[in-house]
Amino acid sequence: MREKPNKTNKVSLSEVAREAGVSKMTASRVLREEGGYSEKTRALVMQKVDELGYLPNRLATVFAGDQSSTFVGVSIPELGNEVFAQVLEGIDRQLSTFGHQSVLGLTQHTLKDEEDWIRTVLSWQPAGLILTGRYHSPRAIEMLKNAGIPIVEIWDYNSSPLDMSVGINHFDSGFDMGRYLIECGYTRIGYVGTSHDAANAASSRLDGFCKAVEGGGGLVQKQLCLHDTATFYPGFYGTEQLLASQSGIECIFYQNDAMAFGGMQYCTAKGMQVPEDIGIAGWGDLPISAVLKRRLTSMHVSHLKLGKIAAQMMISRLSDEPVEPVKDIGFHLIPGSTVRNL
Amino acid sequence: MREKPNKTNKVSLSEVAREAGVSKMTASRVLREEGGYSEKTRALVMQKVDELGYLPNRLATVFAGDQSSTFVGVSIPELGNEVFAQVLEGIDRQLSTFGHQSVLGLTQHTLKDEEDWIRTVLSWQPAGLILTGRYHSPRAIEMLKNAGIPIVEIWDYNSSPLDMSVGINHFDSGFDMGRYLIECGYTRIGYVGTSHDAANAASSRLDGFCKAVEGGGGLVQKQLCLHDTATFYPGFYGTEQLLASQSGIECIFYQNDAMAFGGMQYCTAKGMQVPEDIGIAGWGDLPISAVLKRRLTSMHVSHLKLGKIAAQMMISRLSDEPVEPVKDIGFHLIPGSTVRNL
DNA sequence: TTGAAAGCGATACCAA
DNA sequence: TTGGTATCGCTTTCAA
Repeated sequence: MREKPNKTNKVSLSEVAREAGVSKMTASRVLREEGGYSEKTRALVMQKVDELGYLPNRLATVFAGDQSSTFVGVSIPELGNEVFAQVLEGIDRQLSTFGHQSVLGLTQHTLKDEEDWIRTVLSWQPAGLILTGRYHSPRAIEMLKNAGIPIVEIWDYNSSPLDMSVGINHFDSGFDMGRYLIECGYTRIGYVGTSHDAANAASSRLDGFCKAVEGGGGLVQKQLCLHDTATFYPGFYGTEQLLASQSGIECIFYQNDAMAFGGMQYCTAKGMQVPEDIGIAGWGDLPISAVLKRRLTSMHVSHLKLGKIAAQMMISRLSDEPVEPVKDIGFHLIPGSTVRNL
Repeated sequence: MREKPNKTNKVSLSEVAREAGVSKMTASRVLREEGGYSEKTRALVMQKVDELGYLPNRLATVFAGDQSSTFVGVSIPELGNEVFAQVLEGIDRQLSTFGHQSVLGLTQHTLKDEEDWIRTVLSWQPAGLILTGRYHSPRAIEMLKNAGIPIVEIWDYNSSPLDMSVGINHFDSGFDMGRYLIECGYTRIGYVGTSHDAANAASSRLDGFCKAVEGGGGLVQKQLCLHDTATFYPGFYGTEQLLASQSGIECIFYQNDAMAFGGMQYCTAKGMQVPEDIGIAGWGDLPISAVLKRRLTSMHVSHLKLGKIAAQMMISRLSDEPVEPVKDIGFHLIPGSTVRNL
């Protein structure tokens, strides 16, 4: 039975050095390919590394060297919403290409969860943080400012970010959708979404939407499904509630595509024709829309690209390259065929 | 300008202690709520913690205490596939409830990417690892065995896991689908999937499927879209290729629901009626299916639950609670209405 | 080209 | 109830 070399029972750098008959420092230099050692030494050290199956302890490296770590904290509201799953995929693919790792935080859209996660993740000395949304609790903001690491706020376009930001202008995207529906000849328009207890991207979209509709002589009737997630089923019963409480609704705009699909299902199940009897518009343009028989009227955003750009901003900043701190990646309207087009 | 207290420019425990006029140890005890200090001391230390905005450095804690970190490495093939996004959501929700963080690794279904990620993530001294799939490279297996930390392999039911495992028997799920289609009276059946260069869950499903179909007197015609992801569009053109190269196909089974939706779109675009002219079956039962007019014949798996159970196994093991090391969470067939039912 | 010693920020252990 | 000292694994710094 081999004697326990240390508490952790893992192979350490000193062990490798001892076996190779060199000092820790020499072994360390070889492993970092720093130069300043003979080829013979290098070969010897690497041989022992292989033999012993040595894996460096990056915790110690970061700790000792006052370098920042290679991991980046990434907060995302939820993954049940495909949109955010794609954003995360874009972020992680780009980060990992450059040797970084994502430490995930699912905030479930609450500032308190975000704050708690920020506190925890900061204690692990991350290289940087990527956060969804522009709103944070006061204590979170204080911690973020003190952390002294790069921060990218994504999703909402944000002209005065904590540090850097990439996203779209949600107000404008809602406005454009509102104007489009007005142009299509609708005036009595419904909105179905989830509760917006805090200011967030969806509520900005709704604000923009209302402004356009009301400015165009229309009326918006809102139906918020309190305390529910923005998925199919709330779209279904939110529509039921909306149509029960209001008559004469000609068209419904939903917080996102998933809710819109749920709503469309309710309408067709009740014998209404889309778009003849009622118009349906979503937001986000889920990939599946492209292969359904009737394309959903929606707003397209390149989620994967958004994630990649956010990660790239982080990487550039970490490499001290110049970075444009604020970026708007835009959106475009998908006319689809679920609203009638005059 | 305040003098730089240390290299990192962050507030350290010694600083808090100095300000409070106590020793590091006392401050440490207060912060860990270990007991063994007066209320007066506690209040004083906590006051300074607040004033200085002290955040502990968990790196140092792990390092000093020879505890493992609260990180759990989680490898997932991709997030573009909703199924895996849901699994990850289940994992992270459960882990974070118990104070753990997920360090993400997207392997894009390649063993090499998984191996590289394992090497990196192990260097962060994670508390444990959750890996998708039962197949790993030889070097990966060696590292995993040496790591001496809990490992949960998910997705494939695996009666002899490296450590623990939770998933379903993919062969059986394919078999059940094959038998069902035979029972529905189909004999000339197509399969559309992506390339299965390595053994994986999808190829197990196909094996089971073929066994059932051929055992039932049917024939399976395979169409693999090489080197593509299992999403809508490959489903679309894979179907085109299949139907062009073979006549008389009565029903098509797809690697997953996304491909099935793509295939169904191709069929209806070509004027075929589903299920009158051709049957369509998917796998995975995407949430959206439940709200489409015509429910897709598919196989249901509780992805979120799978993730939660995997995380719970990890947590139990980390708390030294007894754990059943292997778990089969099962599946059930959704008859749907995209295959004709005799 | 190589090595010895100090130190990163916390905790364990022992002493007071 | 409190504090001093050694220590974790590695890198930085300085000396040889």
